[in-house]
Amino acid sequence: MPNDAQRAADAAQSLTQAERTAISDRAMLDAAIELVLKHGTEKTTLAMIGEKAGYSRGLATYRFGSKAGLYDALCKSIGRNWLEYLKKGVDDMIGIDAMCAALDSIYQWVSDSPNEARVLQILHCGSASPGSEYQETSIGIHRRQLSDVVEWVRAGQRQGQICSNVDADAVAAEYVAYSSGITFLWLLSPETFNFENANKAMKNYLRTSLGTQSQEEQ
Amino acid sequence: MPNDAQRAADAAQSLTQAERTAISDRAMLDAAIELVLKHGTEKTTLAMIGEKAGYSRGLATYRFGSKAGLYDALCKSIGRNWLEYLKKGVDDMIGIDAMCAALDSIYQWVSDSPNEARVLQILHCGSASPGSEYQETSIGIHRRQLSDVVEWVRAGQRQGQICSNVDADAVAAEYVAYSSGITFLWLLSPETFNFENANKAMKNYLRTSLGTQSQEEQ
DNA sequence: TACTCACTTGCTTGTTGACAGCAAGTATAT
DNA sequence: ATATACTTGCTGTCAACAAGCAAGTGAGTA
Repeated sequence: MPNDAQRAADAAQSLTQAERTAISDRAMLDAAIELVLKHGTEKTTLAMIGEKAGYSRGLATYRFGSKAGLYDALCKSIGRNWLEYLKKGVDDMIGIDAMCAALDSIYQWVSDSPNEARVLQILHCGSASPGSEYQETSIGIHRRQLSDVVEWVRAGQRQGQICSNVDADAVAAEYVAYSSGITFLWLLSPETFNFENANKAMKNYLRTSLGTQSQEEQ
Repeated sequence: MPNDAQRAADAAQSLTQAERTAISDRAMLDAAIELVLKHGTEKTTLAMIGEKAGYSRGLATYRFGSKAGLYDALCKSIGRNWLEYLKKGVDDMIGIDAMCAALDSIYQWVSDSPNEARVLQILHCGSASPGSEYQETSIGIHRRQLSDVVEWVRAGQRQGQICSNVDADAVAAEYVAYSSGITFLWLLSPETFNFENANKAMKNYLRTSLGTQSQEEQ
């Protein structure tokens, strides 16, 4: 019950309109995370979200317009957190170092914020369905990830760390596919898929196969 | 409108009960594929499926019990086709050859049967949501894929093609993650993610980094 | 073989409860 | 007083279920 904060603040009286919406917004997104984790996106209802957040059954619809609108907002919100987290982990690294650091960041994020990570993954999955109204949001996140990786590879090549024969676009696609895939599989069945171990294999690949000292490619 | 066959057969009179169910079953699964492709899993209704298949609005529920039951059946049906297709492509290969052949098979399947491939991917995505009633079906398919790959790697090691230092489980997880990921991303945005190119990078990796002639690992 | 009657199975139609989305209302801030 | 946050009443749609109809099946009788 995350209403405590809101109720306390209400009791302390007199919030600005902006504060009120910010608080109820946050409360509803938090409630949505918990509910989606527990029941999935389909069986979670807008009424449940509003009421769990400490408001009426109608507020979620009113605020986000529709169920898809709410999930879009949630996708953006968690997506922002994730990108920030990633940025901190990778910092100003480039090339193979950046790619390895990003893999570590994913694993850490998944360990640190399993709830957010799971829900983001669930939402990304949902966005794959035709007619999903937040598909563009999800594609945008992936597209950005892809272009980041392409840039890391190119920078690594300019610096001489990565072999110039390597096709940056292809390797970036491969890399993003791997990271999407391992996150998805971990979500689907954490017992079956060993995230950390797979990352080890991937990092090993990056270090042994992309470097300038290895034999020519393509 | 796939009812032609059924209607014709009806006119020709006198089908056994088993034939009738087989026909209506097939018709409904086919209808479901088309409808899921067009509207996604959520906006497709059981009534639409029954009617598109040439029957009443109630038949899909009656036959499959629930929406989840129908999607489970569909997942199993397409999953069987896919595994058969894969088996043909890989045949009795092992090691790196099997892994490369499987990547080609995925790409070919996705090109040959884009509808089935897309729908299977959509269903796998849906199964990631908590409380999904066909989650086990989806996990089973992935688990099987994983153990197949582990076996390919081990066989490759026994035969001396793959370096014995390689951690078969880790590489298999990495490989399955990649193939899940690239399929998912291709589904999400075929324009952004170049399936064939990424596969090229992956095959290059497998050949250059796993072999016995490359430097030691781990 | 030909007919019939009890029973099973495929399929349809009527209904219910739950939900998303909307519109009209109340309460709180400015 | 007026705009904005929020609630409540309502409607159409859908999944799920139950009751019924129709077509198939198989044993018993002649």
